[in-house]
Amino acid sequence: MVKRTSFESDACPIARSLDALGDWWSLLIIREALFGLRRFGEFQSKLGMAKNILSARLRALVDHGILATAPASDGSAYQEYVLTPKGRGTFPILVALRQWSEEFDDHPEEIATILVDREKGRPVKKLEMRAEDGRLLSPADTMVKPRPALRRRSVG
Amino acid sequence: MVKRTSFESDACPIARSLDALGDWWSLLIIREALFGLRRFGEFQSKLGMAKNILSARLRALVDHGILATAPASDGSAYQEYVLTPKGRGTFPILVALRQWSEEFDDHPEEIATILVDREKGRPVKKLEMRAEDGRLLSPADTMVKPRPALRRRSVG
DNA sequence: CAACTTAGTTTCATCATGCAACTACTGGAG
DNA sequence: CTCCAGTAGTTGCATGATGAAACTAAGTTG
Repeated sequence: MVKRTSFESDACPIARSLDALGDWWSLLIIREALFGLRRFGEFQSKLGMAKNILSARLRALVDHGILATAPASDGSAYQEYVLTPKGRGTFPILVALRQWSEEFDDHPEEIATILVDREKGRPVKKLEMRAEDGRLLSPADTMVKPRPALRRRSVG
Repeated sequence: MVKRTSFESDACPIARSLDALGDWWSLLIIREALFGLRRFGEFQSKLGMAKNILSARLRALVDHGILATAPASDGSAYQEYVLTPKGRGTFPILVALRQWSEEFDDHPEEIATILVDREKGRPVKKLEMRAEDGRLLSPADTMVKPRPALRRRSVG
């Protein structure tokens, strides 16, 4: 089959994330949702994407538990799409993408916005990886280990 | 045209990142490259993807300055694909994706690996967002600001 | 140089994407 | 109640992207 090779059953957590977030529009929809958008029409006009694709993506995000449909909010009888905790949990991913672009983009002058902390208005610090005890880690300081089979439970 | 709507000229840094990293395989190729893979055949057999797609993705990643082709390394006259600094800079993105999956996946028992710090063998701490002065920030503590037009330079 | 491996490219069927047009429902004016 | 405009989606169709397998070409081994 050609079906875009779902990574759903892959054991790698990165692949599993990509299965939910990895297509063209999903992360941008989530970005707008984090920014406060909720209605179909808002997403559609802000992102300028085709409505059928938006419809399919919203449904997929709802199926993945990233968005949920809420019945109303502004009185109208229409539907809204709001982020679940799982959806809000993608924030570090978006920040990482943003910071990567800010640091490495070939045309940084074309980037229109910066992420700042609301209180001081100063740029957010770069994400950093730390050990449990707080030591700063570089990629080389880390490794991937098989998961310790969390507590026997028909784990074969 | 249907050409998958390039985000290259979008002013949003997230969209710009996705333009380079946003397709199905790119981040997985980068993950394997961070893990040490370098050769076409290694990627192909490890990821199990079609060779034409791998070929196209590698070329795109090279064009984006994420990978570079190096002439050799193990003596053979073949080519290698090695990460550039820009490519290694994607590490936080991969960590963020991994941690999101670890925290929110519906079937966490299927995740086979964990990321640990090499020295202690303990899981890496969750990425956290901090202000310049070190305050821990939640999404709500941040906002997006227009970029301050970095220092006049034919900026219109 | 014959056999095998590595690194791709080509071919072809199928799926996904994107635009435009169409349908369904809501709410308000008359 | 009906007409009209706006919102929310679905359907149809052309085209491009994807994937499996076959094919090509160069490197390497014997």
